[in-house]
Amino acid sequence: MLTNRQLLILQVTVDDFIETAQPVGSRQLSKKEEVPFSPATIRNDMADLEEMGYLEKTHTSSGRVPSQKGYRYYVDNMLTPQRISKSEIKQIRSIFEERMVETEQVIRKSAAILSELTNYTSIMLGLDVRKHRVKRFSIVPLTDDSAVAIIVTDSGHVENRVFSIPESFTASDIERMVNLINERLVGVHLHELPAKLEAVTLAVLRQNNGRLNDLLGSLNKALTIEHEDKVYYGGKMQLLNQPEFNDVEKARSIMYWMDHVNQMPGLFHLDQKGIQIRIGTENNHLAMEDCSIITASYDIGEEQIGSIAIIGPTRMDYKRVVSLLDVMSGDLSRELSKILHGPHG
Amino acid sequence: MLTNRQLLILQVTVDDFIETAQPVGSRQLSKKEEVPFSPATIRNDMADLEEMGYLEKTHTSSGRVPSQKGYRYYVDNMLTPQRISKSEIKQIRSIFEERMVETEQVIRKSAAILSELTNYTSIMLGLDVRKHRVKRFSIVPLTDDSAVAIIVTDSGHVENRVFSIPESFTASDIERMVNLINERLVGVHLHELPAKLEAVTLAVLRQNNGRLNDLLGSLNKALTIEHEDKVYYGGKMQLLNQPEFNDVEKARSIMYWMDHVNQMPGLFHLDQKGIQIRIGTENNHLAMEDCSIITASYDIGEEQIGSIAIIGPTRMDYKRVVSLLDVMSGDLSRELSKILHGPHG
DNA sequence: TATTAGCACTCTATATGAGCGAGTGCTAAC
DNA sequence: GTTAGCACTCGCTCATATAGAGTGCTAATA
Repeated sequence: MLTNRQLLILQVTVDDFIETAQPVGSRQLSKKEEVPFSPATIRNDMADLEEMGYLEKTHTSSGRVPSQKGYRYYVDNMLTPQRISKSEIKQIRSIFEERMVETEQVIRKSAAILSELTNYTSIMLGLDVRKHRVKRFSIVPLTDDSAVAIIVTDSGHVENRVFSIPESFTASDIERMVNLINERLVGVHLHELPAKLEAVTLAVLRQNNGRLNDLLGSLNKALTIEHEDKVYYGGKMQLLNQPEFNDVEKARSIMYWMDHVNQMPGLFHLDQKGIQIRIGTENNHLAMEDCSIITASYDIGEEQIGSIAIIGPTRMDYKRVVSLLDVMSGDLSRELSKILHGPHG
Repeated sequence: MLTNRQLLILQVTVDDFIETAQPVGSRQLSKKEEVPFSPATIRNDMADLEEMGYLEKTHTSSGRVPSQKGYRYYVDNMLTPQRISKSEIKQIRSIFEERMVETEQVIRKSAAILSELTNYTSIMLGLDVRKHRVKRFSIVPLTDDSAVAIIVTDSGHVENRVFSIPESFTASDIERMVNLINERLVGVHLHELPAKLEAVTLAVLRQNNGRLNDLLGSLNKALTIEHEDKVYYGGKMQLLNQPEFNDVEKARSIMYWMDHVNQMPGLFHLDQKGIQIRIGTENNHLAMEDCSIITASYDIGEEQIGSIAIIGPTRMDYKRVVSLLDVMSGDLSRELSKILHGPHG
């Protein structure tokens, strides 16, 4: 559909705008050596590109700016991966040099470095807690009628909840229950725990029947772990450095968005592998309509999938970010697997 | 030093500016019925007040604005407590109606309501974890050479850290150690734990001597709990609604401050009781020079002190905020004590 | 003597218009 | 098919004019 020259002009226009944040005009383009055409020729092609929806004008006599469709086309067809310099790769690898034992630590540091290398805001989604498996369960009584339930998962993560205990239960009842769980429910996914808990305990603790339901109810309620992803940011304020957000209204709505993403359902599609790019309104959120989010998934072992993302203006440096995320997600998969499955596994 | 009329004018000026955010002029003031003087008279007094440093002009022919010294005087001498309406008190009490068992929950909800009632940003400092006491200690092995240490405190809080175990230690070594701690170190403050740990275990686990130091070292490092206060916000973005922050630079530095307060040492003086007001530069931080922070302490039992605070523009409604914080801190002291010491204690 | 009216002055905010520059679209020439 | 040329449009900047709010000072007033 597009002529070669139009392709060239679209690409150079997007590249230039990404770099300068200024609408790009025909004269300016014709000065570049990659574009050996006169301004008039360029104008004609730009007019065509505008008609087809790839470019836009901010006002009648301004230069052109890529439209969302333009970015989409650029991203889908013109993304030549950029080489990441050795020093940058070294910087990424440095995350894993000091032996760290906690995934959270690794994730935090990754977020920081990613943001430093891109000058955009980075987001790391913590692993979905519900996919972890029970390794050890225990209950510690607090007062006469309340206790805290503690679950250690295979990944070393610890979840804890306070719940209330009906009066008729004694310490030894509780102990029996804990033993039961440790015998039978190790290896169960956290999100399955409440259901299984009921099945297992009902069969055995029958004698306390009347009150058992109360206990189970209260415990299940406490143990029901919402799908509340933990979100780590790196360079949260970086976005505000971009000229497109020099406006308090926009700044606020973005900040607000960031503080509340984890409460918004389905903003990240964790189930998709590889690198995804969502541009402007593709993010399905008003606050994000001037932003693009590039997400890369990494996996740990076989099933657990985590995500890292960079959020920047639609005018972000896609080439570079995609390449960086690629390196980073590979390294993360490798290193987190090591941590979780031990140096020998 | 100040004549009665000057006092009146200062007060009315501050009140008016708090309300309107506009510099207040003499003519405007003379229209109010509390001020039965002509503009000329008011001008004279205002000029005096300016000379003494209580008022400022934004430019030569503008109205006056309270200076930091002016606010300070106002706050120290003119703060008549405001009556809190019954419906508002009811709203505050609603926090404690549904029986909540976790202090964190209570604190979160308090933050939200406080911000809603004031239209400013609220900050709740979580209790200083280091002052909690050990209730139960346990260690769960993760891999061959790492394990997670879990401490439940008397308040129901759970701390956990991953640490590494030298190879020569067996499961039963670890078990002995855990038992030892649960026998001897229950009731110890969290911040004293590392020191005491060493004293207790050295005496008993002597046989494993060479490696014990490694284990203790790694465990102590993990258990050393920094003074890192947990900070909960309510209405984090409220501040950006204030006209004085309609500027991305300021907005950013405030957001940044909020995200990093807990890493800045000594910004809250937890040891002081009662209500404190810090105005502008009294906060000792550039980002806060247009803000005031009003802090109220509450206590739980006898020694633990927590803080709630409201952060708003220096032009904030001191009367109202002070009164609200007063009610809130009282209620919090009462209710949190109940939770922590149980319904019968 | 303390207060007030009056007046000249200052500064901001807002609107208006001119001039410049960058850019466009169209047409005619190459 | 490409380019040169030209008229036109729009935004930006700068200067100027004007209105309005407020001040400081002086002289009149109670």
